[in-house]
Amino acid sequence: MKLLLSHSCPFNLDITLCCGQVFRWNKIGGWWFGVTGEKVFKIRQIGEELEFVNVDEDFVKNYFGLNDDLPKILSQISKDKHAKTAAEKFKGLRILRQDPWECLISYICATYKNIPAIEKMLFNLSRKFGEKVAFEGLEFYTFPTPASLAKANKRELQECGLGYRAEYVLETAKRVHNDDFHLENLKKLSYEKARSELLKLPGVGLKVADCVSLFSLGKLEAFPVDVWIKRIIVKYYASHFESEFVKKISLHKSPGKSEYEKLSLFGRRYFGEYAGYAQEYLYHYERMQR
DNA sequence: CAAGTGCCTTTATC
DNA sequence: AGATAAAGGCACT
Repeated sequence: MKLLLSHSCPFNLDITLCCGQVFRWNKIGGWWFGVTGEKVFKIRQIGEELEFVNVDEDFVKNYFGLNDDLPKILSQISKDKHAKTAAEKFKGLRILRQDPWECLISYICATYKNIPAIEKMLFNLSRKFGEKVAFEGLEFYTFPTPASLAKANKRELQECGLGYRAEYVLETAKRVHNDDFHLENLKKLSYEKARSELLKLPGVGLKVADCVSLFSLGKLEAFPVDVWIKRIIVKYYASHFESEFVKKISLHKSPGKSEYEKLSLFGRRYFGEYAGYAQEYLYHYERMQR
């Protein structure tokens, strides 16, 4: 199946999958292979043309955020030269609509880890607790279901490289599996409400809740603040805060709870309803500066 | 190459 | 309330 992207629908598949919002895609021979739910599909982009196999158009449009009005979003978040440069340089980066369950576990695992390590953990988890699926002669694994992780034991999870995160993953899996936590329902709630629900789960703090809200629930105003975003604010946006506050957050690598709220709220107020897009463009921009 | 630092933080404990 | 420490282990320099 093919989809021709129009001028009003800029999209860059490579940047979207490489910017660190998702961890289980593989590029093999020019095609990106991904697993969602039970099935494997592949997709590639050649110029304005998006070609995909084993998946329908509606899924692709939704998953890759192609229904977002990106030209409008980019003009709204280009509030200053830094955001504008990032928006121009990485135009086509889109916020995905990941599966909330996979996204939740991914970001619980992601705390205090670097991206290659996160990818490895999630691969180990999927290999051990997911289902093997063959596609075009290659082997893939589905992401473990809440049920399969809920009945895992802590040691098995630790063997996947989760360390102290094993307990959080296990307890969260139990909550979701026992049906006293309805992840899909969070999509219907406001950002604030969805986030406060997520915060009830073990291993989910402000940062993880914001990432899940942004990358899987479509809450585009969520503004996750990690060490990179904190650095960016100190570097480029310090004038928006009292100098005492900037001095304070510069001292530590990651912000405390009240500092996090202040930084995140700044992002939402300053960039507006698409603050999450601004966050991801700035994050990627700063990381590419190395 | 070994050792040190950093990592898309959260939680428990003062 | 607010600061501080502890918690895997891997990847990069």
